[in-house]
Amino acid sequence: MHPTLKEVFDRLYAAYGPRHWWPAQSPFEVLIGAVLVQNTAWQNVEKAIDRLRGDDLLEPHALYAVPVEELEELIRPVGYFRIKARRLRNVLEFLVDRYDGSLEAMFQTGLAELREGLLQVKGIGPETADSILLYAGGLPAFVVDAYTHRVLARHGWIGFDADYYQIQDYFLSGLPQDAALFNEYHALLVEVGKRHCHKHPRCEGCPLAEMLPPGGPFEPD
DNA sequence: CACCAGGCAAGTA
DNA sequence: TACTTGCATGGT
Repeated sequence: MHPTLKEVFDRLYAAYGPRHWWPAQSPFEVLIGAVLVQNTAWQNVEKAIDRLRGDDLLEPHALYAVPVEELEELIRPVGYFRIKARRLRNVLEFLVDRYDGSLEAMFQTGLAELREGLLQVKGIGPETADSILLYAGGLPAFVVDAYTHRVLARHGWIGFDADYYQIQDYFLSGLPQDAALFNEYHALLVEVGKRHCHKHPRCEGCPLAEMLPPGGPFEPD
């Protein structure tokens, strides 16, 4: 019998406590960090954001005024810097043209409608959109990432072949629609995934170890 | 040295 | 629709 999602949350929260995500100083930093961190270590993103901060570019109109070639060089440490510079400009265009650069105005749009708009921006997929909605906007969008997939599949709670929306629905149908809960839950899944899923293939010392199925963790294909 | 990290879009069949 | 490939730096 699977544990409930609340039982999993309580176990993780007891082990790790509040994670204080997202690591950023403003909603705008969350927005650009969400693009820069795609398939990239956060450590690299910090270098890029520090460089933008040094040039006072952590503001929508200022950053949108930077030519794409200059933006590429500023964000080079994140990797994929050419495509990500263009993705940043795409989302800045969306923000400036439709909301005059105001995140507050952007988040006046309801969750579902804003999510649809964000997904029209080239370079914003489901995870990036939900990260922006939840961690920049405080809206109840559950963020699914590689850690989420790995932790759930290893316990057999979902299949390894489950897609983004199957995993997201697993949470949305089993939890109250509470942004603070979604915020903490995702951050806790990242923490347990980082600490255990790679370093300890048999889940030694993991706070979720006793929630494993008989025979131990499932393995990918 | 190889391998991976808080994805996404474009190309192919 | 369902795979596959390109994108790229920095840490282990």
